[in-house]
Amino acid sequence: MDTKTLKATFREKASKDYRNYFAVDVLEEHGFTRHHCAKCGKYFWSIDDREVCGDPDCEGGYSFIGSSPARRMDYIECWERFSKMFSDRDYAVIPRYPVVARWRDDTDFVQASIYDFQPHVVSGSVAPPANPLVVPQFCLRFSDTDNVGISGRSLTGFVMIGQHAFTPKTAFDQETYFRDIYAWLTSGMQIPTRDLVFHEDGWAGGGNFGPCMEFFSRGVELGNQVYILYETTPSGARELDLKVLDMGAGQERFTWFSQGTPSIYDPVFPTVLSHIYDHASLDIDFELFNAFAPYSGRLNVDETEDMDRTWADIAAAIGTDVRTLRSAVLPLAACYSVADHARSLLFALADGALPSNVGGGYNLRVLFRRAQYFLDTYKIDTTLDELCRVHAAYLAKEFPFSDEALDDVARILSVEGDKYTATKSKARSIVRASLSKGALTPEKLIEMYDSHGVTPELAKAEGEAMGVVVDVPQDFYIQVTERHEAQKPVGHAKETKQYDVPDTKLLYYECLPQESFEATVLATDGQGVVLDKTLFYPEGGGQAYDLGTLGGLPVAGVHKHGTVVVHDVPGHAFSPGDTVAGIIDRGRRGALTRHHTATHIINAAARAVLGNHVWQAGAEKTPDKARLDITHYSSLTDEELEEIEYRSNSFVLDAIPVTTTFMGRDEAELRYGFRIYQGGAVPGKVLRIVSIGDLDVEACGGTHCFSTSEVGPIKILRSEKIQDGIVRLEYAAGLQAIRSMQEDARIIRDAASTFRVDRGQLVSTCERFFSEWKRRGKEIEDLKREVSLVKQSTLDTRFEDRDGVPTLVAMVDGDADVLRTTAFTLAGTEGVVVLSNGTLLVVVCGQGALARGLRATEVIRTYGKGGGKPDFAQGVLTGPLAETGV
RNA sequence: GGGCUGGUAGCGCAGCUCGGAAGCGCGCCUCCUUGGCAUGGAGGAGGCCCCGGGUUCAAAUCCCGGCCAGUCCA
Repeated sequence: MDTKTLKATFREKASKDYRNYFAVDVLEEHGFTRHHCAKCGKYFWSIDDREVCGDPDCEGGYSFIGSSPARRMDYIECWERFSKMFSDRDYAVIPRYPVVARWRDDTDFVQASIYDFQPHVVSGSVAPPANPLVVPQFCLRFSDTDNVGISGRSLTGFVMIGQHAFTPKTAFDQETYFRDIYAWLTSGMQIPTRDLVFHEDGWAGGGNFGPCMEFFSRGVELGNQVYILYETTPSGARELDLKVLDMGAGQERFTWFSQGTPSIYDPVFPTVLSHIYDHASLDIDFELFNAFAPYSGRLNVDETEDMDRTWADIAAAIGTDVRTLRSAVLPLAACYSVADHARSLLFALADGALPSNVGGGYNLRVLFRRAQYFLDTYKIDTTLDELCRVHAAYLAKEFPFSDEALDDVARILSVEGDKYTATKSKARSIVRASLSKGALTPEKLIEMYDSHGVTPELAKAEGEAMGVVVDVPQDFYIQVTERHEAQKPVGHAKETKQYDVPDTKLLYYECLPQESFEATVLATDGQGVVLDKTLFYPEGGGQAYDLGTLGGLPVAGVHKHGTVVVHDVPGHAFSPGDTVAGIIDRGRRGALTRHHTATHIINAAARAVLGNHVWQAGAEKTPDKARLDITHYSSLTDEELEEIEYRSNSFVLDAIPVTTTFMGRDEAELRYGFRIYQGGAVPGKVLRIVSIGDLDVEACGGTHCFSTSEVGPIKILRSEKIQDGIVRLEYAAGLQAIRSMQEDARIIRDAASTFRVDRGQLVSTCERFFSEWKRRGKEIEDLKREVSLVKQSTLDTRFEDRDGVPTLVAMVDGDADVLRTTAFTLAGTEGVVVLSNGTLLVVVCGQGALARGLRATEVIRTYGKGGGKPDFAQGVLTGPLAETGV
């Protein structure tokens, strides 16, 4: 059963037995009665008798604009009041989580407050940070980007106020949770009860489901309280051991509703918008915009089929023409978009995300370019950096941003701005080149957009500048989408074998320096051997597996299947119950261990040198070398690499202790923050925390040195940008670093001895040799030309007349260049010249010969194979050349 | 993660369909014009046509593989 059907089925069930599923007592206590919506068929609760529920579709739009029934609140005040009220009601108020969801591997950005607690808290494997709690969670959603500014309520970034509880099934107190949100609506926001409507609904997601209660006022949904009570199993629905309250409501919605302004943006971004208005010379017709506002919801890019038609309808409805309406709405919509996008970028970049051409970073690039386009188009004289700072100042009480974070944001924005400028000027020259060849077809326009980011607006503007009209198809973006629809990615899931044995005890954590152990065989599976405990490190966390012997036989590989370690021992004959002795290869383990600790050191050094936006984006440690991929916005300069290498080695010399401790996920996050998730999402409720003093703290399962001094020298081997926003560093530590240095030294020594100079003179000698080599190349060219001159003088007497055409057929020493030049000069304007050096063959026909119908391409075939143009052909000699003349 | 486009002189690009002498503009160097500069004129230097295979007498050009960059979409 899919999510949608599950939700609908459950809604039906819950509505039949609604007393069991909803906090009906609270509603009845306050005089609410149950009704059936004549339009959508849902059940809802209200004070008055109503025909339809409070959904905007059923009620026919918003009716709070200009006359809000609630107490007026400003944006920050909204959270202050909400958190105060819930704190008084025994909810813990916790700070927001980063909007970059590094603790999850299924999403780039947090899209709802419950994301903070998925999957481990919701599944019950990890304790929540507090219970119950409220959190102001900044979220990003990009699906509605095109509607921002236009629809009056769309945002890419918003704060979802979350009210959450995670309790055993017996302690789940749905009535109290509902009472609390009810109190917020009626006494916090002071919405009269007559203006409130509650919907009964069902919710389903991620294999779980339950009832939910949505609350509306004056045609707008204010929030939704979901009660996650059940899970789907093969044998049907099962009550969850841990029941979860998931209430989410937009801080922006609350504020907007309380002020009843035409659109959501002015109450949410007061300081930023006034900054924008101050720096733009826009003559905004607010009156016309206000008249437009109630209809704005109809301009939804995703749902509206004919946008032009809709614009015309709205213009007619408010008694104006489309041009006037658009010129009133679009500049203001641009201001709103800029404000929204700047804030989304502020949070995302401050939390360490980078704009990129792949992955979630692309969404950020789109936001940046869309915002910058509006700033340019409407000549708003400010920068995104400045706007981020104004946002940060306004948000400080609810979301403090450090000066360092703002400086990081500024740097990233500046690099991104350079990339945008470069792309735009490139796009312009592509349009110009294309236009000079002819008109732009719709196909060409789409191709230019797809391949080069040339927007139709830019093509149009560039065309105008050249005096050419560029026709952009009405359904341009739809055609772009269709072009991409045919392609679908194919994913394949990794298979994990299940072993029905107890977890393998991991000796390598407790007995690091040890190299041998004894263990009991629990199970075998072909080459695979499962023991009760092991010293062998299985492949994981980017670290290669250990090698060694088990019962005297070589171990070929070690892998982790869930909580069980499987050793590949080809040709073994062990049976369950056998006791076997294991010995690991200390040399290999030592190198891997040094490389793993070196990786954490390099990571810390890169962060120190490049900035706080640096995160690990992947890593691999082998015995010979290691590599670390970090997030960074440009390639590294040689100076930066030297600095990272230098710092890394100074951390080694500082002999900083490396400590590992196991602690609960909740405690680790609380103490160290989300920096611990460098390697990505880590499963389990207990994390192994590896700290290098206060330099670096990560959740990590690898083997590590006890002190940075054991790592030995660290040498960076190379670095490359593997994709936009990600740089790869390769390095070696310990003896492997020494080997690499020796190799470099040998290359220099060998090169110096080849040139027979001292190594100090090597570079200047190379330069001298290189320029000398090029000079000689030129000299050879000149000599060839001279040689061909000499040939001419001996050959030009040997022409013979063939049917009135002076013809020369001769063998000549020299390469293709000599042959060609000689032939051309000798042929002059009249004759035919056939030259060969024994292998190569060239034929030149002068004007006179051409006039008599001779063709070089035909002449050459009497002597060999080849072809070319009428006046010149080349190829190879296939037989002997019968020379003319002497 | 997938698609598309590009890689030719220091920089910006043409040539690639249809294989046959590696080009244009800017910049650079020398000389002339000038009291000096700007400008103008004449001449010149500067290329592993991204890399590796293949096809062919012949590849910047066609085919396959890779690398790098850009871009669009999830």
